[in-house]
Amino acid sequence: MTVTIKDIAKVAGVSYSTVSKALNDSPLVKGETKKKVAAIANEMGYAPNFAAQHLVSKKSKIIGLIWPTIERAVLATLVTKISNELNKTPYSMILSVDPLERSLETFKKYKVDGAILFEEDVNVKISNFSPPILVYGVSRNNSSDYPVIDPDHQQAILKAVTYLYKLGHRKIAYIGQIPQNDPRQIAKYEGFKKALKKFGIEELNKTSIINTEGLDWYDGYSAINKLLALDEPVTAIIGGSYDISAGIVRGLKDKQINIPEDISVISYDNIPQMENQEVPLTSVGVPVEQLAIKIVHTLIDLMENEQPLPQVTMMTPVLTERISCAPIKQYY
Amino acid sequence: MTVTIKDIAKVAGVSYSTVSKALNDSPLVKGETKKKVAAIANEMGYAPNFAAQHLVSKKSKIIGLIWPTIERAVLATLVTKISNELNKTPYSMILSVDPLERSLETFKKYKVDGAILFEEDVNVKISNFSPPILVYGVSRNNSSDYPVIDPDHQQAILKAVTYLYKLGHRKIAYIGQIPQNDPRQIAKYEGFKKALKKFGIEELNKTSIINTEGLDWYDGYSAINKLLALDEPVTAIIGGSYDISAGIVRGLKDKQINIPEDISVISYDNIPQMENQEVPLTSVGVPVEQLAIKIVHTLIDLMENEQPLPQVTMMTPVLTERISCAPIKQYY
DNA sequence: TTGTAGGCGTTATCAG
DNA sequence: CTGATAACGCCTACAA
Repeated sequence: MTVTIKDIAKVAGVSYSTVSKALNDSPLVKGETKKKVAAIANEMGYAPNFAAQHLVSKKSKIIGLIWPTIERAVLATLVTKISNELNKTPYSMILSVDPLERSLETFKKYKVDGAILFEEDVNVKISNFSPPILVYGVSRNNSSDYPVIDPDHQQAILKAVTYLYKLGHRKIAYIGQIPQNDPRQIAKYEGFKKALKKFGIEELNKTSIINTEGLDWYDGYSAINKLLALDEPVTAIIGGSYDISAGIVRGLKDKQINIPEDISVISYDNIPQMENQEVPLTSVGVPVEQLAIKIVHTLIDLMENEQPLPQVTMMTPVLTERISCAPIKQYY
Repeated sequence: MTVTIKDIAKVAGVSYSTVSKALNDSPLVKGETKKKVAAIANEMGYAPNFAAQHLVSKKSKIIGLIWPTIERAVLATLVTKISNELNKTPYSMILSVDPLERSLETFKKYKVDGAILFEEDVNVKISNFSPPILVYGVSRNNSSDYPVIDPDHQQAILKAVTYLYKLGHRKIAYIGQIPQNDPRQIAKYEGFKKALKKFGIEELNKTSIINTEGLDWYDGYSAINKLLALDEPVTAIIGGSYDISAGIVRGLKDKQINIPEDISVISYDNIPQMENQEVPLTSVGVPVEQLAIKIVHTLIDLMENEQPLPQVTMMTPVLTERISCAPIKQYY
């Protein structure tokens, strides 16, 4: 038997509507009464019944998030951060690991007030799902019907190159996956090329872009061999993802190459885990906390105000200095 | 405006209580009527309102699952499979990424009918949470107050050794983490030692247990060097986890050692991803699907029957043959 | 400032 | 077989 507002009402000696108001901090109730009711409620271990609240308010205060099957560290972290951020609001989150359509079906039954999708899912057409939808990461696919939050990959890599350039680096390698069909990876790659051009060092780096097969640690690890075979060795490396960079660090270590003394390393993906690498890695990217905050509050805005928000929001990346980069001595 | 049974009733020309019964396949409604109602409901895009159902039935049909922060491939897979399995039942799942207490708080508000916990969380004492709780993986900690489902790690390794022994292998290495405080890893280690003894090959393998620092790919990868430094080379390796084995495969490949021609490899963790390794790995462990099924249905039993089930259920591991093991030729 | 009454969408009970 | 009607826990006018 869970305790309801009626139970509280009996104990408090007031009507249950008063209890309801008191608990909702309504101005229609004396402060004194509020305190008393709150105390009793607390003591009795009262927890509001979401189902009942939902039924009457027509608001579920739930947002649905589709858990992408691809389990990269960044996304797992992002999901966690989103949940944490949501905990500071009246909203809760349900995670669905099903494919898009099935997930939306579930969301409909729960009458979620809004939903968050990841890029991967958005290609399917979404039919009769009315709550607001927010999409993370498809700025390239500008045909999206929904507001989009997207980190600015190009700018991130530009910041990385700028940072290295200012430290005196001129020979800089990019180790990352460059597939035809992944706009995010392509954006990083393009960002790198543009940055080289901006600083007038493209000629120097004709051969220092290494296209890995995938995004895994081994891709970074094995790229080190190719890198070392270069005629002119680089003094700095930009890793295209967390996992790739983890492999790079190991690869260099196995060759007795020290970071940052012998070579500087910057990783894409600005997540706390970078700190835990053998060498804490300086990294660029939009910090996941910021992403999470932006995503959550944009969605809440969408749900509560229905204002047409800017269609796509590019998030500004940040370079977080750790200890994997050093200046080039000879340039001093 | 979402469609309710009343809307359907109007269109169908029956009372809404009849609609309710029809939709629930009650024997109190003519088959004909049922069909008609179902057709209309479907056409109108009707989805039942969980909140309302919950309110009247006192059953939320939701189970809560606390998402362990430790993100190993196996657990991610397990969570997904559990969700898939739950989809075949009337139950839904909410995932919480919060710490135990906060998660339970949320679960209470949603009035979940049951909850699933992972080993990591269970040490905290749980107060005033009434729905049944099922714990995955703490058989060692027999002080658990809740029913436990646990894979039999020891037996898994025993099966691996047996399999290799029958193939003619006598020099077998175990590469895994052996920490003081992780009962699962210790169980595997103990299982290995017992198995060696059973087959009378402990003396042969005095030095072929490699205690890795961690459970990551690099731990497996770098263990290969130590392994190769052994006086008497082994003909088979058992990897203690999915990630470790992934590292082992890469490590061997880098040394031009072929699997299974030059060396046989078996991995712990029986998950589908084993198939995707460069060399599809023969593996031992309770298949995640089976675990998921067991977990889900045990919990459902718990929720619906309240029968006191056996306190701890050890799941029998299975060896899944792929192509990473070969017989020793000279024994033929 | 507090209490009363109606209703949210659904199921269950009991008449028809 | 079908249709009213009460009830689930809560919120919100509206009345007192």
